[in-house]
Amino acid sequence: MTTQTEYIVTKLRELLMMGQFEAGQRMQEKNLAEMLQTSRTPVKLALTELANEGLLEYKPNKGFVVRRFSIKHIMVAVDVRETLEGMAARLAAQHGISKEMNNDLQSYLLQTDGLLLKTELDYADALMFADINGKFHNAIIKAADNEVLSEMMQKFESIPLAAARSIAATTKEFKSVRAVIERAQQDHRRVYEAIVAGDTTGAEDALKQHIHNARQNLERVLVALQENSLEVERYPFLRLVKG
Amino acid sequence: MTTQTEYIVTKLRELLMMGQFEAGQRMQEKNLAEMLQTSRTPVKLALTELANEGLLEYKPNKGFVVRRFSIKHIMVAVDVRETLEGMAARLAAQHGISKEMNNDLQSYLLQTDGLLLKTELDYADALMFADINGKFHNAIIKAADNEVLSEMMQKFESIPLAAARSIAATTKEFKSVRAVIERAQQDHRRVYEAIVAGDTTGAEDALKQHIHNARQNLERVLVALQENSLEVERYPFLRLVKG
DNA sequence: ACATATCATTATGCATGCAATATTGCTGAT
DNA sequence: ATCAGCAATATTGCATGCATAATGATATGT
Repeated sequence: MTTQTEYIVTKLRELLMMGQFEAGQRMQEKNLAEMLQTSRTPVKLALTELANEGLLEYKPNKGFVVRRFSIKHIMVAVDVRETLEGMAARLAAQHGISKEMNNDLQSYLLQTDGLLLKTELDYADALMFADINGKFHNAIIKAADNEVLSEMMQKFESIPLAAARSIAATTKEFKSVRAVIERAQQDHRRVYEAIVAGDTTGAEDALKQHIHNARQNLERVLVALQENSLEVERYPFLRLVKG
Repeated sequence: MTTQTEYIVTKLRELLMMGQFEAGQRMQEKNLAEMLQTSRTPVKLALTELANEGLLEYKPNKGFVVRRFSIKHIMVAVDVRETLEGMAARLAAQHGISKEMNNDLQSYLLQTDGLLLKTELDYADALMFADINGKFHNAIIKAADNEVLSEMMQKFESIPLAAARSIAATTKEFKSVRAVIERAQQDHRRVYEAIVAGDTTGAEDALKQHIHNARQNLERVLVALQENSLEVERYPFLRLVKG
């Protein structure tokens, strides 16, 4: 039996990421308590946690509101991620990786190869790749074996589209799904080889380049979204504001 | 009038950083409530915040305990800081800095010059330099103009000795205070000049080198502390564990 | 002496009520 | 009509009480 507070944090985080609440909307304790069939106490504790994670903003005596994310904020988040993951790749190449980690990374490469064997790639394939991509990146963070770095990477989980898995998910917006995945796979292979070769600079550069590529795709998608030339409904969690 | 919860967060953070609580010690709501002349409700909210900041650990139905920091944890934190501040310097050089920022940075350089004019440098001077050093680093973070980067830098404020100001404060352990400060001042000047010159790579490298130097001093201090050949009382906030 | 089981004590999780602050709606004056 | 001021309402901040889970002490059996 888990505590109510824990459950509420998880539930509200999910709802927030799904875009069930408008940007700037007030998160009132009483309303949420009724909605979740509980009292204000655990709700307030949960909101405190979510505010610390960066999903909500808090002002004393005024309460919590849903945080707004600008496109600029998302893009600079990816810039930071590029730097941190570059460092992770460098550390992984420096320390070397375990046998299990090696197997995992190879498995992700093979899974993507498998995906690319299909003659036509659809929506589901793009999402599948997004998942593999996320796992690949997480593995490298883990291989870096730096606790502070790992904790910092958590931050991206609460910024829409900033995490590896999320960015890759935008692949589905492109006609050229295959081209995007093939490019990413090339990048991954280069990163992997540099790491096993112990080539610290090569690993860092390759991973940075990979994220840089993903960043360009992401920027195209975000600009298109802002101009409403894409179906915003697919990104309900994007509580965007101008700037 | 500020809320009690805010006050308690601030107060407990201060006490924790000062080492008033042992590593691993339980932070019991009732005790703290009595100590702070309040009730358990705001105490629990405050503890939740501090746990999210990383100063405490929390387990459901068991409560909060003071987090232990290993020397390794501190050192890898500085590694991450080197990477992030290197990025900040690069961005600052890329964007260019405002007139006010330029004045501030020059002022910090001049203040350090002033310090070095003294024939003999003492304890207070080392602390003074630590303060200037902290301001210099903060200014560069600000100049980088990346909101996510700024938020991440906050993390180091809750890791003992990981922040710029804290590391510099260990300068006081050395007979050669002057040598350490002179070296740092050289580094700062190099960073400053690269930034105003718009030399992105130069700024990044110079700042990374600067933090790398500070890291070496820090490691010497930490090892000496662990071997008890230094007065641990000077670093009461160091709730260290082996590893 | 040691391990285990049982029970008493203590701590945390949560609901609720009241006080303080903020928000909303209303009234009236310009 | 607009705005200021004020009253009514709603919301947050906090204290307290009770339920439940964890801790610690005692007793019992091997």
